[in-house]
Amino acid sequence: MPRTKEQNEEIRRQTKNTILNSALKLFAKKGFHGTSISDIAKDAGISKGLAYNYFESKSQLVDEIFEMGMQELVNSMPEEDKFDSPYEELNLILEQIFKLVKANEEYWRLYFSLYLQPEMYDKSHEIMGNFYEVLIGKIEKVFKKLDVKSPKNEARIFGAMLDGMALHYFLLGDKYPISAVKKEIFRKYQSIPEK
Amino acid sequence: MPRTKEQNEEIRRQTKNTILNSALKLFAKKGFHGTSISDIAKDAGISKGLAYNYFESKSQLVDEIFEMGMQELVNSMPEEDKFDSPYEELNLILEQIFKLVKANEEYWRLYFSLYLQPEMYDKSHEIMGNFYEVLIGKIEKVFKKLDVKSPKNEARIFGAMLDGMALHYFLLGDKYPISAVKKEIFRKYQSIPEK
Amino acid sequence: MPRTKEQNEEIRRQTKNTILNSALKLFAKKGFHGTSISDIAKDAGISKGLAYNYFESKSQLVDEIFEMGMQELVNSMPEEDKFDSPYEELNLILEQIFKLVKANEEYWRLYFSLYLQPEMYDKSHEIMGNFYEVLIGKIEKVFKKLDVKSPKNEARIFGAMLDGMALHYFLLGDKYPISAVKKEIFRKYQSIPEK
Amino acid sequence: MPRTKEQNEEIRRQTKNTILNSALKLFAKKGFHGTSISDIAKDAGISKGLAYNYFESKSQLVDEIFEMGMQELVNSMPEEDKFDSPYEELNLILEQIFKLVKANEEYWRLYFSLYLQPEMYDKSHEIMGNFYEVLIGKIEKVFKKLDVKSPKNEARIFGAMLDGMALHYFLLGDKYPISAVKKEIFRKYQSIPEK
DNA sequence: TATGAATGAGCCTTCATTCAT
DNA sequence: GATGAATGAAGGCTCATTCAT
Repeated sequence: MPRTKEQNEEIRRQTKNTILNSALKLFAKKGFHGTSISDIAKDAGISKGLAYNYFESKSQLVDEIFEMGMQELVNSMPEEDKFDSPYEELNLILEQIFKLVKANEEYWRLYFSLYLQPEMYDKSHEIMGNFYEVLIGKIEKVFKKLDVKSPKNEARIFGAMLDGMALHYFLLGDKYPISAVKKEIFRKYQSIPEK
Repeated sequence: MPRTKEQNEEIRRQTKNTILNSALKLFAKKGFHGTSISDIAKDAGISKGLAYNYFESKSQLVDEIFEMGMQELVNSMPEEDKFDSPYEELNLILEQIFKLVKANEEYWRLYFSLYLQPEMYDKSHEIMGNFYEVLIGKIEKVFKKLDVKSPKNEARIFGAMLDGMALHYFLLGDKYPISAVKKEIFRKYQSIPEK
Repeated sequence: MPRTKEQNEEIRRQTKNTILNSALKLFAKKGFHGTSISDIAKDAGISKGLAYNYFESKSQLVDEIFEMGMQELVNSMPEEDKFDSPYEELNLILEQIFKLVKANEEYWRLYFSLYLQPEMYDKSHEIMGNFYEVLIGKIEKVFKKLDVKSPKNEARIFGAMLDGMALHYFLLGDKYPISAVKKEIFRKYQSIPEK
Repeated sequence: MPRTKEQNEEIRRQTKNTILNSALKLFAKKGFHGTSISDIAKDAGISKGLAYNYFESKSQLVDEIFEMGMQELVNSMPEEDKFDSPYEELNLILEQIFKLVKANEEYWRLYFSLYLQPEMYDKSHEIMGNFYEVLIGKIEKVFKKLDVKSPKNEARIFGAMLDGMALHYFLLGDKYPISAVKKEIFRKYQSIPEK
């Protein structure tokens, strides 16, 4: 008797996940071009051929890894409308992002690096475009509550500041005084940036 | 009649430069891994073998490209002590950076992307470390003149904001409203950020 | 209630046929090496595994396809001894062959191509050997009735001419003026070629 | 000092020829799909990579092999206008073709087989198209001298007969009585086929 | 100094075939 | 009888690097 559809789906779900995780880990550690499908298969404990049963190509693999990461980031964003004040909300967003980046340093580094590669040009514009708007939208809402003059642009600047910090952190490693900068930002946004 | 020592050195200097420029151009357009030594040699109008006479390896080539780029950036920074007011100086720094990035978009994208790749990890920390300190130092001086409370951290934040914007611009392409954001920043830093 | 032996056999017969037809269709369209077992299974609406329940290997599959095709050709030959004149019979054979090839162009192309591949060398000699003799025998009989001098050789030449035309048609496609050539042959064999 | 242009060209010419010959030999013996670039390189005594310095792809290799073969065939055709009679010329053409095919049996088998494969469809139509016209043209001229009624079509039939014989010979191997058939044809075309 | 033929390791990908269910 | 997940060998191709000239 063949396996039931459900059994197969479960198997596929699990195997796919194993592959995805191995790929993410290795890409992050050795870079996209530094990681071969062979490496991934070995790490995932499967045969090279099987990887292609789950992903059409190495490039599609990386695409799915991206979607996964983006999704995770969106999911980790704090729910709105359950804060005492917009300040608190802004602080939480900040805190959240810092935590997320700290916890998955290599992955963020990977994400940044991958989407800056010329061969990804078009794809990155498309994927990041949507994603960026969602995140900026969230921050914009907070600034609106704070009655800031140009909330959207203010949100963009805020976002740039955060990503810039992450970037510097990646580029400088432990030399970067991330805690000090973080504290400074908290202080800076304690009072409304501009009325 | 053999060439004089000086002639030989001049030839070497020129050839090396030709190679560096071809490499930079191609890396920027097709990515580091998307560009072969063959491509570079062809573009530079020399033989593959000769390239190895000037650079030990592809990886050393990329290193030298970096130094070149960083140097250029430092050189383009405005001279201090010739401004009427610190505001003006800050504006000029801003303007300068925007201009630089706009003019060499692909190269910056390349620089960012390369230094985020894991294989560059150690090297990037080292090179970027020095460079970062120089730039932040410049900005810090301005903030000091403005009598800002924590000028170094403020400078770090300012720098993060700029690089964050560049990053977003690279990731989003023309979807990113860079002019609007720029204007907002100018306005924001027209008055002292914090006393 | 389990199936009866007869039902099972009927199912097997049908499934096998489905597979054979899918294989034939795909081989003809994409070539033997261009068609995977996966392709065939998908087209036949069965699983890859099941195909191996019916055919030991891809190569055995192709063997059976051949036998099928050869059989079909033999079956389509006109019955002897019901013609008014040998001329009429020869014409009918000609007509029959032209029709057959035209109607199954891709298959003939496949047959020719497959049996010319070195890996088929021995097998093709064996299978085609018998088949050739049957066909030539038929034609020979007609030539005998026509009282031709060397009827067997004449039949061989006649057969070569037909297959040569088919070959040229396959190699040249619509550039080949098949109708004109056909007409010429009809005319040529209207009178006894040689007495 | 680098090699002179002439030296390089000579090297390339020789190496290319070595590869071409190894490829032809192996393709003929084991088929196109049965022969790997590795096989060819090993046989030619070079590295796998070098083969790609000379041929863009396996498929381009086979193309060049074809052109080579076709050229050879055309070159081997007897010069016109130096025969006492058209009969003699026709005989020589016949003789020539028989000799050529006999001498390079495997190659002709390869040629036929390759150009019947669906993946070659378009290319074969194009290449064979020109080639066919040249050959048929030659034969047509002879038939014209013989004052045959429809010389072009008669030439097509003659050509079909020849290729059909070759085909049968390939399909049947030594079972095919090629000498007998040949003799018959000679006899058949001793007198003008049709006035 | 300069050339480009040559190497060889390694990569992505395909696919016939097996086997647990 | 039937399924499709899994295997593993093999193949086409690329490219940094070397070296004879």
